[in-house]
Amino acid sequence: MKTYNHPALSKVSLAEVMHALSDPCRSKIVDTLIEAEGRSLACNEFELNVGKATVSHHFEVLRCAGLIETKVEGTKCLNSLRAEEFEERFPNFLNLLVSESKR
Amino acid sequence: MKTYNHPALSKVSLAEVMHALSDPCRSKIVDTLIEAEGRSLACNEFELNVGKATVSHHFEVLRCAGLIETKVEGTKCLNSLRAEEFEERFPNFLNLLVSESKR
DNA sequence: TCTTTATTTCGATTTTCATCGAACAAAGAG
DNA sequence: CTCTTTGTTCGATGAAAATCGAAATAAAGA
Repeated sequence: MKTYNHPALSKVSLAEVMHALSDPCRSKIVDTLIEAEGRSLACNEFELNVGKATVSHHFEVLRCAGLIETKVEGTKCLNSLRAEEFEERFPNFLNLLVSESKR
Repeated sequence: MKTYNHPALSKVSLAEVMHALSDPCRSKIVDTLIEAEGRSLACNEFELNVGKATVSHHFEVLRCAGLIETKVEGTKCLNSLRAEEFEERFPNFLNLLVSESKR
């Protein structure tokens, strides 16, 4: 079974996070997870108009940036925001995303 | 005389800002300006190991992202942070940069 | 006016990155 | 065991972005 790498937030740089979120697909993934309010979503539950190889790639970038956590559940994998940890490492960052998504 | 375009912060998206700051040269420029505490610096006062054409390009990206302001003074041009406006548009964002620069 | 200084613009090159299709892997259903 | 579902990996492709050198611009000072 595939295991994912989830870096400690202390190892993640702000630059990495910025890069991760400067792509429209990836910021949409994060926005969707914020709206999901803690619930986990499978990779195919996001409305991204790109192929599955690309989707897989974007999830990897977000994982490496410490933004999301992925768990395997049967044939699918469930993604959730690392909200509390992320907030501790980068205070108020997620709030900026929330504010931005409603304009 | 060259005139620069400084967009209203309301026209700037968070994605633009993230992209601007995900480059190491550009984040160094901003860090240097933060340390300068309001003072303006000429383009050649930043220790970037790239050619001057590239430097010019990076300043343009930062201007378009609403992060800096450029004024012509004689033969040089002086750059400063648009700190207050930026803080109003993206609260606490600059603090994240400050925290990140001291780790 | 000529020279120096500081930066921009242009065109070309290189690097990085998003994207895709095809092949592969793992788990569940029948 | 076979088929389906879900996602990953690989290799290739194209687009975007960083970089550079050279030429252009513009102001200041000799």
